[in-house]
Amino acid sequence: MTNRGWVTLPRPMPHHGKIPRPTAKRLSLYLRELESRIGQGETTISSKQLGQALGLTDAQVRKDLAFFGQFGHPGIGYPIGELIARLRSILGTDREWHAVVVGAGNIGRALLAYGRFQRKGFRIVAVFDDNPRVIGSDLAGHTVLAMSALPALVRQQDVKIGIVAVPAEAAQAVADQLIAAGVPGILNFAPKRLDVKNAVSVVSVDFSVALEQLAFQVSLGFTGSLDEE
Amino acid sequence: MTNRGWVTLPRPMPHHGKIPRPTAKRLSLYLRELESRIGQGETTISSKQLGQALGLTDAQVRKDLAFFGQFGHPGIGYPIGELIARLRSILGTDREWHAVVVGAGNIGRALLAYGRFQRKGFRIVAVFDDNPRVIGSDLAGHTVLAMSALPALVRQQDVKIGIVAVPAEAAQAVADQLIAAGVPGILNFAPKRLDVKNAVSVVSVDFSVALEQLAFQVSLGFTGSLDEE
DNA sequence: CTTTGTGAAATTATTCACAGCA
DNA sequence: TGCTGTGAATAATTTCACAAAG
Repeated sequence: MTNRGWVTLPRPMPHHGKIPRPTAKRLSLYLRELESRIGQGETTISSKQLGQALGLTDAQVRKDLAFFGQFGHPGIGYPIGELIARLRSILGTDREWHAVVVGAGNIGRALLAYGRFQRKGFRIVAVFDDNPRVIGSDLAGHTVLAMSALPALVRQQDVKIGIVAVPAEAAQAVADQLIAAGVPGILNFAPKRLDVKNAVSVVSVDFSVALEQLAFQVSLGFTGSLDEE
Repeated sequence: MTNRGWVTLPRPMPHHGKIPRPTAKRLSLYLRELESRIGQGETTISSKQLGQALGLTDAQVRKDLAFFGQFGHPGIGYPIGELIARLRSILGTDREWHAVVVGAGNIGRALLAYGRFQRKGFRIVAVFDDNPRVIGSDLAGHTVLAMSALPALVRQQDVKIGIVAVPAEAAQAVADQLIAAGVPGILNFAPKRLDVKNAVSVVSVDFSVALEQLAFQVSLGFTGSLDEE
């Protein structure tokens, strides 16, 4: 059974053992909004302001932030800079993560061109494919490598993230190879659930699912946003 | 306040007024698994099998499916074909949806090349951009149009989905133009919450958020999947 | 014996509401 | 006054567990 509901924080985090899953998902959203505001020169923010920007209640914001320390100031709000530093440290984006892309097709190509990865601390260090016609070709500055080169590269470059950008039929096999090579995190773009036997972390991004959710809402005439929860 | 928690089904759906939001999100996953199985020649499936494939309990699957009719057979399971037809009808993917892409950059390009959209019943009928240097150029068979042409095209082609594939700074303005043009659904790829004043439906896909979730889990040593709920 | 459909119970998440600080 | 932090209350969701059906 997949671990659900709670996420355990490592020891060095002061007296905050567990974070509910929905909270964990909102952390990125808080960070995004805070980064945008500090860029505008703002230095503090209240739970109400932050909630408003994200479509959440102020109480929700406070509860979420309370999970990892209390450094809001009554009557003032939260110091944006500190909050950003803390969120980055919790989310792990204060470190640099080496990633590999498997699959030199459309999605792989788009990911390599997508500058935002670098800015968030993720560095794509290699691209793999198992199609002999693609291996050796150049993709946005990377020579496409054969899958057989994966384990050595993962070891040498300390790769932590494997991005699965292959068709659904090949996705499970690729995931198995990534796991075998020792990659602890998988970002899955294939429209297929990956069975990772609880050995690694997986997050999936599926356009078709997103599109279906949207079609569903539109056909119901439902209005509002289904993305911030 | 954004509508949350319930989604109201239209009249012709027999005695099933409301579906909880988490259920609505799982519908796409059920459909995907069922389509894969019918392709293998299977004709029925039990809640236990379906749950196992998706990392859910059998009770959860049964509760979800019970929301839109009861056509499982005790001792047998659910007829896959019927279930697929019903899910497609509920999700709206038994119709064809016309979509436009706004933003002729990397993401826009990748979406046009991504064949899966067509297969799911979504047809991209036009691509827009506001950069004069891009307008008029060809993108995967589409001549990139100026934003000023949006309202007329939306009307003529009965466009139901607008795909926002522009940088965060431009996203809100693009959303406003789509809403003004009468597009009822927005798929947002910009890393920014869109304020749509409850006028339309929005679903967001954010790579950075996904990556941060993954980094978070990996740094916690959390294993398992955070995508099927 | 298997599997559905579903109330009832348990769990999880959100909102309320207010004491206390700036 | 404005705002945080947090128990208590409420609401939403999942799981249990079992009667009824194939």
